[in-house]
Amino acid sequence: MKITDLIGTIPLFEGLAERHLDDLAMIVVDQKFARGQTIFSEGDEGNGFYVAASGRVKIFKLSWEGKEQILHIFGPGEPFGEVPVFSGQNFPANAEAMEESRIFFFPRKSFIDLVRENPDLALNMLAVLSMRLRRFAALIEDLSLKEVPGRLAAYLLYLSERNEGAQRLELEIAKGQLAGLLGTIPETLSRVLGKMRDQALIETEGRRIHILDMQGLEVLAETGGRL
Amino acid sequence: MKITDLIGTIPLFEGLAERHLDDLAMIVVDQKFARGQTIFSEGDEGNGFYVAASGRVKIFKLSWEGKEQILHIFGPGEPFGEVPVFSGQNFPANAEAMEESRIFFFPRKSFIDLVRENPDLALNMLAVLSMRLRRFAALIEDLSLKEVPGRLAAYLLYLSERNEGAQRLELEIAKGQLAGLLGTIPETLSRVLGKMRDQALIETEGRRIHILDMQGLEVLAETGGRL
DNA sequence: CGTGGCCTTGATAAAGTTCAAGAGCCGTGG
DNA sequence: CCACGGCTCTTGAACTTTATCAAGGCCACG
Repeated sequence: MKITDLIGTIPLFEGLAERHLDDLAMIVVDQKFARGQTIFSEGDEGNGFYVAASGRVKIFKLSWEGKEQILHIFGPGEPFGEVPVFSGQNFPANAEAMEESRIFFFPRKSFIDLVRENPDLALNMLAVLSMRLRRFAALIEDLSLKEVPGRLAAYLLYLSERNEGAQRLELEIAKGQLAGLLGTIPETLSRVLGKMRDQALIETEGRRIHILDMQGLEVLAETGGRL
Repeated sequence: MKITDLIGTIPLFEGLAERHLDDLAMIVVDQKFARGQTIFSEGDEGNGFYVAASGRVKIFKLSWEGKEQILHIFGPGEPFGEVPVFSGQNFPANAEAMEESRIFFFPRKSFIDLVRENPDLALNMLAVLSMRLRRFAALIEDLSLKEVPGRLAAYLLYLSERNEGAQRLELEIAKGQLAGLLGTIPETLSRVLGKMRDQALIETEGRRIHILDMQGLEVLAETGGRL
C-alpha cells in the first residue's frame, strides 16, 4: 500500500484534498519501533508529532520511584505527541511502543503551514484535542473522586461498550499495564478483581473477563464504589 | 470601554484583523454572574464557549457524595468551555462564578465560521487547548503519582514562580477551594500545612504563606513527598 | 453579641501501598 | 521432551496515607 493511501485513511486527515495528502506524504517520516522502545521522553524537544500506523503506543508519566501512570494507549490511525507542536515547549510525557509498531512522524513546521492553509485540518485537530481533554477530565475525575473498584468498573463498562455491549471481554493489555492505566498497582488490581469475583459481578480466566452483573458494575462506577 | 476593544485584549484573539474583531463583537453575548452562580453544568449542551472578562470562574467535577475536584480556575482573558464547540457533545464539567464576574459568550456556529476563515485564530485555539492538555497531564501526574504534601509543595512553588520567585505568598483562593484543587479535603490540607510548618518549610498566617525553605519544597514536589 | 462561614484538631476507620513469598505460564535450549 | 529462567500474576501481613466523623476556635458581619 502506498503511503499516500495510508495517510488518507487517518481520521485526522479526513476530508483533505488530494494535493494536501500529497503534501503530507512529502513531509512524513516512516519509522519502525520495537516492543518496549522509547519513541520520545518527557522533556524532549517536540519538533513534530506522530501517528500510529500499526501496533500500539502508550503515553505515560513516571514517578520518582518508577511507578507509571498511563495517560493514553493509542492504536492505528491515532495521532499523538501534538501538544508541543502548538504550545511550543517540550513533550509533557513519555511514549513507548507496546509492540512492534510502525509510526509516521510529521515535522512541526511543514505541518503548521498545512494547518494554516487548511481550515478542515485545523478543525479536525481541534476536535482531536478536545476529545483528549474530555478523556483527561474523566481520568482526573476517576483518580480524584472514585476508588479503585469504581475505576475498574468504569473501565470494564467502557470495554463492553466498545464491543457492542458484549459481556465476554478480553483485556487487550496486561493486568500490570491496566493497573497503570487505572492509577494503581498490580497487587491492588488483583485484589479488587478478586472482590468483584466474590460478589459475583464478574468471572475471570486469565485475560478473559465475563461480566455477570452489568447493573452492579454500573452502580459501582457511578458511586465511585465501595465493595 | 467598548466591547470591541475589550475583545481585542483577549490573548486568544491576538493578531486578528480589525474586521474579524468586529465580527466577534457582533456575535458576542455579554453576561454577568453573581458569586456562586452556575454558568453551565456537566452534561449541558454546549453551543458556544466563554471568555472571562472580569472576575473568576472555577471548572470542576462533582462526585456522587458531593466532593469537588477543581480542574481549572480561570481569570480575565481566559477562555473556557471550548471542548463541546469542537468535539460536539456536552460539557464535560461544571462552571461556576467564584465572584461577581462578567463573561463573554460566543455562539458556536459563528465562531466556527470565523475559525475556518482565520488560520491564526485556529492556531491560537490549538495553542490554548494544548496548554490545557499539558496542565491536565500535570494534574493527573500529581493525583496519581504524588501524595498530598508533594502536590501542595508543587502548588506553592508554582505560586512563587508566578510572582517572580517571591517567598511571601498570598493564596488567592480559600483553603477549602485549594483542597479541591489538590484533590483532597480541607482537613487533610490543614494537617499537611501544619506538618510543613513543624518542619520549618513554611510559615503561615491566614492566607499568607511565607516560604522558608524553597529547596526543601522542591525536593518534596519532585519526590512526591513524604513529610 | 450572636450567627454562620471557614478553618483547625483529635480520634477512628478505611483504602491503598509495600514487602515478601510463591504459583502459573511460556519459550528456550539442552 | 523436559527442565530452567524469566515473566506476570496472586496472596498475605504490616504499615502508611488519607478520609470520615465530631467538636471547637476564630472572625466578620449583621
